[in-house]
Amino acid sequence: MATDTKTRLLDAAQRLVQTRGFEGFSFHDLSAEIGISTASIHYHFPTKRDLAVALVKRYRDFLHTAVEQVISSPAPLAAKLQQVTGLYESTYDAGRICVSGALAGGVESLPTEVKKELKALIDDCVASLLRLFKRAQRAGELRAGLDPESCARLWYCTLQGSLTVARASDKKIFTQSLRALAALTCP
Amino acid sequence: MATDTKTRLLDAAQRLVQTRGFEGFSFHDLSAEIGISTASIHYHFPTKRDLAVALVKRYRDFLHTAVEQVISSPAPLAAKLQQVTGLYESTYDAGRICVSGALAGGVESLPTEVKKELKALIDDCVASLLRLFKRAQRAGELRAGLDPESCARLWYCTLQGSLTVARASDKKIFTQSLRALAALTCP
DNA sequence: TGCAATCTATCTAGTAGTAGGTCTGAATGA
DNA sequence: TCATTCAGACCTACTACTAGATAGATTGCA
Repeated sequence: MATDTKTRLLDAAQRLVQTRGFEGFSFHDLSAEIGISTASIHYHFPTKRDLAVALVKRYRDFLHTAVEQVISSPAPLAAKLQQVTGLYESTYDAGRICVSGALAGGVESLPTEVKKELKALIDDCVASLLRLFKRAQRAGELRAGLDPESCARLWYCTLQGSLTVARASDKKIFTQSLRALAALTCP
Repeated sequence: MATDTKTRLLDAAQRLVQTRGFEGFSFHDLSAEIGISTASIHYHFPTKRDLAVALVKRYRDFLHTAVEQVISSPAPLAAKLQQVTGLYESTYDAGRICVSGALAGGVESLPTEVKKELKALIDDCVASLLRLFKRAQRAGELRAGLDPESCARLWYCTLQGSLTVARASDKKIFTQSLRALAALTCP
């Protein structure tokens, strides 16, 4: 077997969440995709909630690693912002939106544990961006008058929003928004 | 009867969409809230798709009117942007997110007609913002180097994104993001 | 080493409950 | 009188989830 079943389940579930949302996919969908019965899925993840929690945790690790790698490079701020944008653009090109955007769209119908993990995912990503902008400010790469905290939050929301909106409208809305924001962020 | 059943159904469905998403509510939920049987709902809206299409159309009218009213006033750009932001902030305070954000979170599981209406909603709102920024540019109220089109898209995505993210995290992420964007937009 | 015990990962077949939707007919009110 | 509005009973398909069993691999130990 190429990869273990648990991983393949998480991969498939993540793709489904990123295209249809939490309520938009069923164990039957997973069963059809992976090739094991719906009952067998419960062997690996007792409930759908457990599956979602594992999925968000894993996605948080993935995003954390990816963003940290970008911000730890010696590149100038503008280049780093373009790399982060590229991370989200590749999600668009894969026909998906960010896990946090997909789940936040119907936040009230999520199990409590999943909501908690979702908030942790958001806070973690914003924290990474905050470090990026703090360093940039010290290096004089941040436009005067901008504080790093607002900047981190603004960037996260815009990345999130433009990716989600673009999937429902067209890609131009993503690229144009992010290019404009980048121009406003750097002096 | 205070208002007719069709309107009450749309009101309830809209609230449910704005908190749980399209797949997150059922005819049973509506039945419980309105006080008529699920079968009777089908009298007013033959299918869930019809209900969703009507809901998005009505929301588009609502948003169009609200935004147009703001941008047609003689106030300076900064004040207008604050008013538009207030429109979204009141949605947050009602415990909801924007209909477009809620639907876009699971766009692949939407019926085709609903997807079409969703795109129309987005495009219409961006078009209104575009008129706002074009006028502002002519009046010299737009920061130099900013083009109205990018600006309209950026604002829509950020409003959308920060409202959705704030509902899953906390309100501060909304207020801070929008304040920062407003400061960057006006010279 | 041989063999029994146990574990892993899966199956078939089912549960109760809910989904959206249909049909028939009874009130209601202009 | 007659269209509007709704309810009751129903349907089929699907939901997450469970029970019980099985084939094969791994382990413990005499």
